[in-house]
Amino acid sequence: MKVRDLEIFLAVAERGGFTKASEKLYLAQPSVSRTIKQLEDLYGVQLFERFGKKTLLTEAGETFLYHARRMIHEKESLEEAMKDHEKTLHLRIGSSLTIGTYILPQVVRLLQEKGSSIKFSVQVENSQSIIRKIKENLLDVGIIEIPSLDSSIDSKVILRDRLVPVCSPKYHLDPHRIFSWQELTEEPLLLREKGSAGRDLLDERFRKMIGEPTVLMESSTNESLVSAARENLGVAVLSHFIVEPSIKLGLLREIEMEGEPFIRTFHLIWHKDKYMKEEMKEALSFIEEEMGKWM
Amino acid sequence: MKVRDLEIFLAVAERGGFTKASEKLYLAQPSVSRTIKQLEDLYGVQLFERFGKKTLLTEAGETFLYHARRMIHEKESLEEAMKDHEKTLHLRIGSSLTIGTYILPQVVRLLQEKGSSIKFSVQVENSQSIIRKIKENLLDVGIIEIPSLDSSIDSKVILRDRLVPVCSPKYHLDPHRIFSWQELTEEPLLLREKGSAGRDLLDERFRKMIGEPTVLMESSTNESLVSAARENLGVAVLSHFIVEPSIKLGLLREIEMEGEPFIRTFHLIWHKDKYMKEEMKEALSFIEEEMGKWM
DNA sequence: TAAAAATACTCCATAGGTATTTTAT
DNA sequence: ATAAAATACCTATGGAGTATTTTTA
Repeated sequence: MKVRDLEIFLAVAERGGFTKASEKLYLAQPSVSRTIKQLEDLYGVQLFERFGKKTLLTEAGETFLYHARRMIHEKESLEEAMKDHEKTLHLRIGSSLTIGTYILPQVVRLLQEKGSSIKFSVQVENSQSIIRKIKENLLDVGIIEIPSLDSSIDSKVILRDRLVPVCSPKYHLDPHRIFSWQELTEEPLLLREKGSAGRDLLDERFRKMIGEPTVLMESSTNESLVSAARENLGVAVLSHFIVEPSIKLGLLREIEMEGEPFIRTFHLIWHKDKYMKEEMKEALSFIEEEMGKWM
Repeated sequence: MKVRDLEIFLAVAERGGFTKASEKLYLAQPSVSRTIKQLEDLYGVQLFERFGKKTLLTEAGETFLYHARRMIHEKESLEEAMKDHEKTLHLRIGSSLTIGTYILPQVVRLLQEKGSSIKFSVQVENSQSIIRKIKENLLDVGIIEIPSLDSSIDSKVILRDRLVPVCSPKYHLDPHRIFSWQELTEEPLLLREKGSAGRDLLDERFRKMIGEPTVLMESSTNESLVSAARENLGVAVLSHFIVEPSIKLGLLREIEMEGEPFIRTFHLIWHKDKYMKEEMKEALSFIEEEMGKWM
């Protein structure tokens, strides 16, 4: 059964005649007759009944009409959706919460302002999900904290992020001293939940210390940790992208640490066999370039 | 675009490969390749992307899949519905409230008990609607109180109904006397609403009388009038089909009237050009016969 | 008599096949 | 080397056309 048949059927039902339908469709009348006959034979039912000059639907025809309308409608929305894909490029990015919340929206905005017509969809998920979806081609690219070990995934460092301990300006620690990570374990800590990329990195660093760190609060959102630190509840360790605005406003202050800065790298990842259209490559270069400015 | 194309597309998407799809569909692999290529050309999008040995959907492919599934589902329910029409005969009857409520259900039950597999749909509507729907082939037959004047409608008397005045056994009127319709206008009457077939007939009879009849209660349902009469509120004039059970139980009594019995005839009507299948004719004969027993 | 649908036929586009080549693991 | 998809080519079904007949208001 072709959708074309349904359209012919629909025309006959709506115009109330084979000839009228053929005129509407710019088709020969016998072609209409034959199509309807075929449908009737195919399903073993009569669809139309002729009352003198009027051609009316049978009961079976009425139910056929109902389904035919639905199918045609579905076909039309399919074509609508395909047109969208035909003319505008879609870029599906998977990213971590921090990137997706604090970095990507601004980069996307810059790209739109440049007049790009690319449609973005940003999906915030954990690294495992992002890698899986890239492998299943449900995402075009991803931005994750840890470099993927998977051999079918290519990656490139796109952004360096510094994790910094912050506290309220009123917090008891001496703002002029430089602290060690060991000392920090004594303070009430405000951290992301276990399993999140930032937390895992932090735990790794604390593992070298003596004694357990004092975790006052765990949260799955960065915002609640910022709020808690502002309220002087303790020390939060967060991306400097997140805390910078608060520091500038004097609502938080950074605690200076000794030794290497606590850097984590963000990686742009994609399936190594992924075919990228030229516009897609351009968009990705732009994103890379813009993110470079944040470093 | 053929539904067949969608089925092929679906098989490729679900099996994850052209060859696997061809095996599932018992089709040659090149046929699958070509069908997908045609779909891609038709809509100007790429639907699949090959990652080494794996064939995965593109984003456009994902949305195509969504719509394809819906269309195929719709096609299947269409075919299901057509099968139903193919194997079982449907008879769409339009009738008045009285017939539809008190007579047809029992006749239909008798027919089912005889082992008939006909499916009935009974639509209770007023005569005008029934005639219109028969002319539009939205009903196969109708049973109405008044003979249709329309030249495209054939009819046949199928049942005679007697309208009888009834009251509670406690009602003040002498049960041994015979009354005139003129006398009845003095009693509190319980009648169907104006415009209903039974009421119009009654009004016509009362029009010959002197003075207005005393209408205590008007209702669009017969049951409420029966209840009201049982509660000794007044005199209801109803089809003897409706009141007979109550009379037998001693909850109502019939008021005997002088002159001609108040008969109304029910007519089986159909479009004069209506093609009736043999089984349909048989079912109608059966209905006619059974109704004859009620007269 | 005129208008609508059915019938008879012709033509060609295309869905399906087989055989083979190309591509990627 | 192997498995999958693409390409090339052939065949036959059937979709669309024109010409004509049948039906019914």
